[in-house]
Amino acid sequence: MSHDAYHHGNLRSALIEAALRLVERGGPPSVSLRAVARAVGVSQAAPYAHFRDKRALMSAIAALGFERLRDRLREAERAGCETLTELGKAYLAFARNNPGLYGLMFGPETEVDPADPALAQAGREAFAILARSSARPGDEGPGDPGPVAAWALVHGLALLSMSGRLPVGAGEAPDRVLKLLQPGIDAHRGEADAG
Amino acid sequence: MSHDAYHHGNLRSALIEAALRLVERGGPPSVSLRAVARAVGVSQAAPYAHFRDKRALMSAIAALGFERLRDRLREAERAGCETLTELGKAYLAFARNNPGLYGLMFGPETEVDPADPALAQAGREAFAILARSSARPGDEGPGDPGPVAAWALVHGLALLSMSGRLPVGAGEAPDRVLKLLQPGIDAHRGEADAG
DNA sequence: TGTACATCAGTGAACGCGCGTTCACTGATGTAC
DNA sequence: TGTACATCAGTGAACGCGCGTTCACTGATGTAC
Repeated sequence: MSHDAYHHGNLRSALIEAALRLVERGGPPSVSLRAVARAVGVSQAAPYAHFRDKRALMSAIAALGFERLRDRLREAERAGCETLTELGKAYLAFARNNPGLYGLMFGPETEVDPADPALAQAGREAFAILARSSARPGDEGPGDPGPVAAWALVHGLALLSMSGRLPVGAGEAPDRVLKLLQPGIDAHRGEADAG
Repeated sequence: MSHDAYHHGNLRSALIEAALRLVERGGPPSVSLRAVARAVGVSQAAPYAHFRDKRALMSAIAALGFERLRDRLREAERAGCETLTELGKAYLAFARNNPGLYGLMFGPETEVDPADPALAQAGREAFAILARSSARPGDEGPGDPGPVAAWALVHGLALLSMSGRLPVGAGEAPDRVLKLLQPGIDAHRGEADAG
């Protein structure tokens, strides 16, 4: 501690870290400004010096979540992953490792401000990487169903496997599902090459 | 009204209907026992004559949701739908028409009691119909990735399209995605026929 | 080097709120005689 | 047909809770002179 107890010095990031910890065990409902302040050991009014209101804090940690997801996908790419099956594994791993945060990232808009610039941008970047794995070379516009299929599939898998509702010996199921659908995606990409 | 105001006569179903209405506009967070009682015009303690606690009410309406979903899928089947693409459309229509309820049905277990028998059974029945459209004839055990893929895909599509996060001229996108992946499912089923 | 002062990040008490749940109660109903 | 009584579905007041947010404040810091 280079500072006295009174002036924290880095309260903003301390609050974000505490919020991340809270959202991870207990999901979005267990994050309250008061609980976050308590976790940092600061008065309940202190967060208002750094965040306009609760949604601003929530948006900040959701944005951080998208940045982390994007980074994981980039790392996977750099490690040679190209297909949806391969990138999807990295995506699913992120969701499995951060279920609470993932729930916030895709939760209802009452919890998070979709207009938050950092949040919007990080989300777009993460999507773009996944999209590349399934877009047709010729038609990469936003109307291409390939990328949407990729995200939807992997998103649904993530949520179902996390919620424990998959009626399966759950561990490997998502990976097998990804492999199963890869041919459909490939055929889709092939159309452009052929046409 | 065949009864006096004091004895409601059918309070249980009235509460369920009110809860359904509340969950539909506003999602699970906007359902509170007090709000439900208020909507029915009854005292805040009245629901406890019919439901052990809040989760019991929530479980009841979630179960009702799964029964409705199951019925829609059955109707689709009766109307000749067989493929995942076709059944998936009915599934997506249900999710789109009942976003709040759908959110509760697949929400965290803090809101709903997964041990509730009606809830568990209705859920299983709905899944079974969808599963049929993608299971391999030879391997219909719970480990078959086909049915899981079907549910996950359609579930992810439903949530993404509902949350408005699909970066698409959203309307037809989900249907196109379904069509796109059909070949993968078909190939999967074919394996058993061939082997 | 020492002092006055502006700045800013915190405090802690208080506001009003809606919630789930419990409790002693009461009004209406149906049944036994 | 009339009356006593058990039953049961409701009432309404109260409990304790945690929440988001505001407010006047205060302690520490850094800068100007």
